[in-house]
Amino acid sequence: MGLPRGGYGETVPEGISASNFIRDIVAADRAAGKHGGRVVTRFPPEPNGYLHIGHAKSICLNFGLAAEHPGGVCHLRFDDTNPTTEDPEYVESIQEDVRWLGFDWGDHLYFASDYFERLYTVAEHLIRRGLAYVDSLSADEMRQYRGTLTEPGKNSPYRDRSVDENLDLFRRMRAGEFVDGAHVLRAKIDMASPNVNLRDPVLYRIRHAAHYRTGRAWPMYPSYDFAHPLSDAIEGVTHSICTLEFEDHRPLYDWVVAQAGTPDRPQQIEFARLNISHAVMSKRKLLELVENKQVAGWDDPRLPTLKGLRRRGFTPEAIRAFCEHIGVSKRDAVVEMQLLEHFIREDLNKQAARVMAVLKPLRVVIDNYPEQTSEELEAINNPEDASAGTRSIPFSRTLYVERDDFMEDPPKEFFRLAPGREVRLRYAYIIKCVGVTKDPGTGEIMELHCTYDPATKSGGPEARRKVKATIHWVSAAHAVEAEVRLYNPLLSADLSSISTDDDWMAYLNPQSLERLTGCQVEPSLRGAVPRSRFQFERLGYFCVDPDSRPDHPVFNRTVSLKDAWARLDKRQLSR
RNA sequence: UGGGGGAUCGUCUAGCGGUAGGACGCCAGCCUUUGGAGCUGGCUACCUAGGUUCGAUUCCUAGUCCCCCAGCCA
Repeated sequence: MGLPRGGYGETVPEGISASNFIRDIVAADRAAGKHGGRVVTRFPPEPNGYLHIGHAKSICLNFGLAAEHPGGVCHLRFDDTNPTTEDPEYVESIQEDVRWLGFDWGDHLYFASDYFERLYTVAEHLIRRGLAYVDSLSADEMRQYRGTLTEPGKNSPYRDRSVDENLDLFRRMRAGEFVDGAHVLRAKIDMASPNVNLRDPVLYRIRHAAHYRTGRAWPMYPSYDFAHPLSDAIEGVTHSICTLEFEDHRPLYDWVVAQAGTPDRPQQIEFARLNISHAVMSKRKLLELVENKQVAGWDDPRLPTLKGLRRRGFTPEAIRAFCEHIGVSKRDAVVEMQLLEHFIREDLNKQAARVMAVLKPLRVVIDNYPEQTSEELEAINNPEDASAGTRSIPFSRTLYVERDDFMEDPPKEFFRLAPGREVRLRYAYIIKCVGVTKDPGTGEIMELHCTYDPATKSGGPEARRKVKATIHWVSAAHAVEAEVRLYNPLLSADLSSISTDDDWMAYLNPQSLERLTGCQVEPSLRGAVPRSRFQFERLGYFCVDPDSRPDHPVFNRTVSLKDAWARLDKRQLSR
C-alpha cells in the first residue's frame, strides 16, 4: 500500500478512487495540457488553531490529487497574514497532524509571510497602474460607503488620490508612520458591484503587531484576498481548492492573480466543507469547549480534532478511507457519525489484537474447581489474521465476568448467564450458575456461584457442545486493574437542527464521558504501551491513553462493537 | 427585494438523453466458542409544474426550498 506523497514523480495507487467533480476537472485540464500539464495543489491553513477532520478532507483531497498525477505536487503553505491570531505552536502542530495523517509535502513547505516583500512590490505596481489607492476612511465610514447587499456602495472621497500621493502614503504606511486604522490600501474595482467582495476590497491594513516569523519588520499586513491568490501564483499552484464560502471571492481571486505577472494562472475551485452529525466542528465552538473546560483540551477524545481522534484511537488509514468515501461535491451535507465509526471498525477489525477485559466486574466462584491452582489456556489473538498467533491466559477458581452478562430474571431474548443457565467462558469451559449471593442490606448481587464441566474445555472432548452464549472473563487473581474511559456523543442533538446558535452548549451531553475505575483486564495487557490498540472482546475497540502509568493503565474506548443485543435491548423486550 | 451557489434512498455519493448504481444505516435469514466479523436476501430516492424528445435525474422555461456574502478575519 502506497502512502500518498507530495513529492515530484511519485504516484500512489491506494484503493480505488471514485470520481468527483474536482478530480474530473484536474484530469481534464491535465489531458488538455492546461497549466503546462502540471498538477500543483496546496493545503493552506492559517496557523491559528488545531486541525480537525474537516481539514483532513481538504488534506486528502489536495495531497490525493497531487499523488494521482505523475509529477503532481502538493504544497503545505501557512497563510500567516494576520499576526494577532497566529502562533508557531500551531505551525508545529499542523505539520505533525498532516504527517500523522500520512502525507508528505517534501520540500514544499511555504509561508505566505515569506512573500511579504514580493506582495508589497505587486501592491506598488497596482498603485502605479491606478488599480489601488490608499483610503483614509475609518472602518465605520467604510462600512457605510460599502452600501448593502441590495444597494450599491459609493466611492470614497479618497478614491481619486493621485498615483504619487498614493505611493507616498503607502510607503509611509510601510515605514510605520501611521497608527492602526489610519489608512488602508484598497483595490480600485467597482463600488457599485452587485458582488460586495468587488467593492474596493482592502488589500493592506496597518497593524502594529509582532508577527511570529517576521517580528516587527512590517507595521502592515496583506489581507487574505490579496495574499492568497498571489501566493498561489508565486508557487505555481495550478488548482487552488477551497471551500464554498469563497465562491464569490473567485472574481477577486482572478483579478488579483492577473496582477501577479506569472506565466500561468491558478484556478480556484470550491467544494462543500465537511459536517458530521453530533460533532462540534467550528473553530469558535471548539475553542469555547476548551476554554470553558468542558473537555480536557484540544486532544480530548470526544473532539473531532485530529489530535482528539488520535488519542481516541483512530488510525490515519481509517480517516483517509472515510475522507475518500464521503466524496467531494458542492452540496451542504452532514455526514453521519456512524459512517466514520464504520471505517474505524473496519480497520481495527483487521488490525487489533483481541483481549479480554471486564469493565463492570462481577465475581464468580467456580465451586467445583480446585482452590490454589490455575491453568493456562490458549487464546487466539486475531481471528481475522492468523499470523497474529495465540497467547495464553490464566484460568482459576475465582473469576470476574461482566455484570451485564448476568440477569437474575432474564427476558427470553437474553441468553447469557442466569440462575440455572449455562454459558461458555471464552476459550475455557462451560459453566452453570448455581447460586447468587446478595448483600443482605441492599439486595445487590455480590457474587455468583457456578460449577464447571471439565469435559467442555476448549479442545476437550465436549468442547463442541453448544450453548447459547459465550462470555468473556478474567481470572481474579491474575487480572490487572485498569481505568477505562467510555465516550459518547458530545452533543445530544445535531447542531445543524438547532435554531439558535447562542445556547448550543445546552445541548452538550452530560454523559459524553464515562470513567470506569476498578475494571479488570487480562494480564497480557500489563505494561501495554500508550496508543496501542486492542479489541476488548464483545465490547469494542480500545487504545491505551497517554495518561496510563505502569501501575495504572488507562484505556479509551475508540468505538463499541456493533451489538445486536443492544439493539434488542432498546426495543421493549418481553419478559 | 442584490449577487453567488445547491437540491438524487434516512445519510453520503454516482449518473453527463436510453432499465437510477454504490456505501453507511435499517430489516430478515445463514453462520459463529466475540449477540463481533463474514455470507445471502430485502428496504427506501431523482424538489415542483410545464415544455422539448420515441424516451428527461440529465436539455429548456417558470417556480419552491436550502446555503453563503455587507471584517481593516481566513
